[in-house]
Amino acid sequence: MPILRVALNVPIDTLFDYESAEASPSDIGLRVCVPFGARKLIGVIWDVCTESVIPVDKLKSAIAVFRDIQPLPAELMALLSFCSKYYHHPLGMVVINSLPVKLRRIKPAVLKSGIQDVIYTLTESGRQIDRSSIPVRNTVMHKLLEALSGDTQLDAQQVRKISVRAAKLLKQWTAKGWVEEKQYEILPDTNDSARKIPLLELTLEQSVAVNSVFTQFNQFNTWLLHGVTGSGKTEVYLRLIEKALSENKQTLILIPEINLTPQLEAVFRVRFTKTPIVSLHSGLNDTERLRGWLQAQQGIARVILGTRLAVFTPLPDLGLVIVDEEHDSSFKQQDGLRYSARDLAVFRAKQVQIPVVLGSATPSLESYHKALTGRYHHLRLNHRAVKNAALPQIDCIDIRSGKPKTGLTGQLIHAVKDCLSQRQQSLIFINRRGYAPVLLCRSCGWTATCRRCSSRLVVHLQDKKLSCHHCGHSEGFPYACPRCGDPDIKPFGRGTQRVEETLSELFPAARILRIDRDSISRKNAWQQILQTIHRREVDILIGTQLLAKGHDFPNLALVGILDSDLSLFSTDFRAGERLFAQLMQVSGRAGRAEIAGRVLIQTEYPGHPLYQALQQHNYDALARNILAERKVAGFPPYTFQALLRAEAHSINTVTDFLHTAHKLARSIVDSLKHKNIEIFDPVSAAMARLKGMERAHLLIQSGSRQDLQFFLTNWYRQLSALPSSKIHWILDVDPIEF
DNA sequence: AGCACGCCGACT
DNA sequence: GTCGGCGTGCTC
Repeated sequence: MPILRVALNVPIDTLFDYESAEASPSDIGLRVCVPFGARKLIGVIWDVCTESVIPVDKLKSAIAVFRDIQPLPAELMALLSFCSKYYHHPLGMVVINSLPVKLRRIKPAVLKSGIQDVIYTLTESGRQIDRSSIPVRNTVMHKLLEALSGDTQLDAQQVRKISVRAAKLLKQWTAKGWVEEKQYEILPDTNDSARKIPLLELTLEQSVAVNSVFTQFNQFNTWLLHGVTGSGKTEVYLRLIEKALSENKQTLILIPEINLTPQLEAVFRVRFTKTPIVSLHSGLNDTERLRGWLQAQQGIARVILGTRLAVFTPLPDLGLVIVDEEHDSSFKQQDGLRYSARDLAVFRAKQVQIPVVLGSATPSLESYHKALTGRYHHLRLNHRAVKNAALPQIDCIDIRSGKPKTGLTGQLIHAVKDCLSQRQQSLIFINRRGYAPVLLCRSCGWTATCRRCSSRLVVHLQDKKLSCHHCGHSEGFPYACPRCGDPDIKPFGRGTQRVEETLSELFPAARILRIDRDSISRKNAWQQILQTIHRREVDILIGTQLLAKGHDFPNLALVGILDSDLSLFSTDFRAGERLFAQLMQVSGRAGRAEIAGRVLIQTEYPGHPLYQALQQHNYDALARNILAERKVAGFPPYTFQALLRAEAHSINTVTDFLHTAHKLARSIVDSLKHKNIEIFDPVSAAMARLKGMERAHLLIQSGSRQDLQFFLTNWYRQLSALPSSKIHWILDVDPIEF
C-alpha cells in the first residue's frame, strides 16, 4: 500500500508516515487529514513512497486527502524545506504556518463567491451619467463613479474599501445597465500601453538602472537599487514590472509596513489598470487572504504586493522579485519561525533564475557589503527625480551649553515659527510615544516599573495611565511614591504627547497633529490622516517612526529631530545603522516638491560621525566607517551569527538550560574538523523579563556560514532531545535584535 | 504543541 | 473512597 509522508504542525522536526490506498505521487503537495495520537490533524503530503522505516503495525491510515485546491508547487515546497533547514525550525510548522488560515482547518476551503473576483466596469450608458444629477450628499455614489471613471475596473476588495453600501449600489447599477459585471480575464499580455497617464520621463540614472536589469532579465541576479529619498525608485519598479508583465510573468513585491500597502497599491492600480493585482497583508480577513493566495497560485494575479508573509505565496509564473526598503527590520519575523523575508526572496529568485531587486535609500550593511564585494549589482540613484527638488539642508543644534527646559531649543522654535508664517508644514520627530518615559520620585529616586517586564512604565497623561510598551499592561497613577511615601512624584523626560503640549502652548493658533501608535487607533484612520496632511489642514506634525516611512508630504519644509542621541551609545551594535537609516528617512520627508527642505537635529554630539555623515547626505562614508568597525570587532556582515533564545518562568531554569546547551556546543565544536565556531557565554536578553518570562540567550558566531549551519544542525538535534517541559527555546539564525 | 497516563493531596 | 493537580512522555 502506498505510504504518505506528511508534514504536520507539531514541534518535532520529522515527517509522519501514513498508509493510504488511494494515494499517488501526483498527490504530493495536497493537504491531508490524519489521526495523530488522540486527535486529528491537517498536514501536507510531502512525499508518496512504498516503504517506511516505521514498523507496519504502528502505521495508521490517512483519513482523507483534500483535493479542493491545487497541490503546492514543487518550488514552494523546496522553499519551505530550505526555510526549515536554514532556520532550524520543524518542517511541518513551517509548512502549515505558511498557509492561509483557511487552509489550516480540517475541512475543504470554500469561497462562496469563487476564486476569481468579479470585476465591474462602466458601460457606455454608465459613462453618460450626469454626475451633477446625483445629490452632493450621496457620497458613496460619487466615490463609486469617481473610482470607475477612466476605464478602471474595480474588484470586490476595492469596492468594499469604498463603502459597505457600494456593493449593493453596484448591483442596482448593473440592473440599470450602467455597470458591467464580469470575471477577471487572464490576459496573456497586458498591453497597458494604451494608458491615459503619460509616462514620466526617466532620469539618466533611472534609465541606466532599468536597462541594466533589462539586459539580464531572464537570469538570476541580485540588484541593489540604492537611491536617495525622492530619487524615483518606484518608477524603476514600475518599468521593471511592466517588462515582467509583457513577458507574461508574475511579480512579487515585498514591502515593510501595512501603512504603505494602500499607497503603493494605488500607484500600481493607476499604472496597470487591466492587470490583476493582489495585495496580501495582515489587514485582510481570512477569506480575503485565501482568495489572494489562490489567485496567485493559479496565475490569475500577476502582481502580488505584500508584507513579509507574502514571500510564501505560490507563484507559478514568477519572473521578478522586488523588496522595497530592504533594510527594514520588519522583514525579519520576531517570533516563532524567525525568518528574513528579504533573504528568502533572494532564495526564490535564485530558485527560478530571475532577477531580484532590493531597493533602499539606506541599504542594510549586509546588502551594501555584498554590493561592494560584487555579490550584488549596485545600481545608484544619487539625484532626486523631481526637477528642482534638492536634498534638504541638515544642521545640528548643539544643546550642550544649555538644555532647554521645554525640550525645544530657541532655534527650533524659531524655525517652526518661520514655517507657520510661510504657511508651510513642519514635523517634529521624537521616537518615543506617551507623555514621558519615566515617572520619578523626587526624594528617593523610585521609578514606576512594569510587574511583568524589566521595563519602566510610560506616563500617558491623557488617559491618566502608566503603561508598559512591551506587554501592554497599564495601571493608574499612584498618589504618592510607593517606596517612601513622598507625594512629589513627577514625569521625567519627554514623549510625543508632552511635545504636543509644549507646542500647543507655544503656538496656540497652529493646527497640531500627533501621529503615533496611540493616536492611530482605528483601522482606516491612517488614510484619513494622510489626506488631512495633503489638504494642508495641519501645520505641525509630531510623530514617531510611524511618520518616517516612505510617505510623501509635498508641503513639508522643516523636520526637527529630538532626543536621538540615546541610540548613539546603545549596546546593540546595529543601533547606529538603524538610527542613521531612520534619520535619513525622516529627513527625506522634507523638501520633496518645490519647497526647500530643512532638517534640525538637537544633539549633544554635533561632531559625531553619524550626524556628520547625515549632514553631508553621505551614506557611503558612514557605511564604510561602520563596516570597518565591524570587521575589526568580528561582527556581521564579516561573521555569521545564530542566537539560542531561551525563556522560562524561573531564571534558574533558563540559566540551567543555557549552561547545558553551552556544554553541548562545546563538545560538538571539539569534535569538529573546522573549529572556527565561537561560543559565547549565556547572557540575559536586553529585555531580561518580558510578559512575566525570564529571558536569556547564547550567541554562536562563525566566519563560515556553512560551518555554522553544520554546527547548528548537530546542536539543534541534541537540544531537541533535552527535557523541555519548563523551558521555551528557539534558534534565531541571523538575529537582528538581542 | 496537545493529550493521555500516572501518581499524590483535599473534598463529598 | 474519588476528583483533579500538573510532571512526564509520546505522537507515524
